[in-house]
Amino acid sequence: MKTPAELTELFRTRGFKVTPQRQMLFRLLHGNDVHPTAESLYAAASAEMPTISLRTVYQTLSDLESMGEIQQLDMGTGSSRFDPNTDVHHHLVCERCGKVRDLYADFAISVPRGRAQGFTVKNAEVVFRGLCDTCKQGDEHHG
Amino acid sequence: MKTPAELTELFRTRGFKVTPQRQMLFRLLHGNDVHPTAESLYAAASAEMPTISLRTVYQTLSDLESMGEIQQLDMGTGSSRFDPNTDVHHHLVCERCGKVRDLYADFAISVPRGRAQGFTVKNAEVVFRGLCDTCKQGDEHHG
DNA sequence: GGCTTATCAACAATCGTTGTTGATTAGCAG
DNA sequence: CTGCTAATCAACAACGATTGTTGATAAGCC
Ligand SMILES: [Mn+2]
Ligand SMILES: [Mn+2]
Ligand SMILES: [Zn+2]
Ligand SMILES: [Zn+2]
Repeated sequence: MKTPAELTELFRTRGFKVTPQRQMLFRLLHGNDVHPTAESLYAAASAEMPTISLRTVYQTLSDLESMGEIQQLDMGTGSSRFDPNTDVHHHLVCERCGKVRDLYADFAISVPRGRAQGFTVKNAEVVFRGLCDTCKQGDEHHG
Repeated sequence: MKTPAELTELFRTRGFKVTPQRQMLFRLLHGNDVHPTAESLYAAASAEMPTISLRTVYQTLSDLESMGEIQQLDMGTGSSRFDPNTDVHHHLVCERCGKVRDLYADFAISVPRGRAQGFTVKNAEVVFRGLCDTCKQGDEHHG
């Protein structure tokens, strides 16, 4: 993801105004690797700016996504996750608590010849599902 | 997935009654590889049994899932897909129309040593995203 | 046959998300 | 600095998918 300064430039270039709300979200997202939900970003933003609205958070995330600066992930954990990392990478997902962690690896996966069934494939993502350390420990007690 | 006859047996064994609604869903799901939504199954079921309710479809799908006879997939296409195929396999997903197709291949993917970040991984799914043939053709006209 | 479960219609409610409106604020080009 | 315009706000409504509820009716199965 671009730095807050770069995003500021980009927004100005595109005719979007650079408001304190947007700048805060630029900061909250930069280097953020926990794949936050809109709600969790709203909570973090509210701590610094109590009057910010959830609607504005959603709106800014949508703007960033359509500019290709973040990606929206649906891991089946109830709500969308927002990922400022737009590079090719994969994910570990906890089936219990919904935690999502990055996994960088080049698995060199591609659809075997003749098996694409007419699809033009753009990318391949691997999702590893299981339990995170925290949830695993909870399990051992109730084994 | 088990055959309708096997599911009938399983349901009886577990004390679930074998109703015409449930039997119809067993049939509609058996060998079904289009990853139907609850709504589409409801539509198909309604054609044969106009009085069946959407509620009953959801309920039976939920029962089958907790018995491990089908799996529920969330591909980020708005609604859940139900997959009677519980073997390890992967998917091609059309970003435009939401079509989901099976892909059988052994990619032999695993989390590289020391990178699991505390996760105990149970399985790995690969999702290939792109455009299906139908949606691809629509694109070419609007270059 | 009778107990128990399933199903039904008909709703209400949930959750995450998007739309709307009208008033207020404020970014930024000139 | 000023004015145009976009952004934000609060306060809702609405959405779509899914689940819950209720009370009545039907039907599976021992
Ligand atoms: Mn990521
Ligand atoms: Mn499948
Ligand atoms: Zn966890
Ligand atoms: Zn398509």
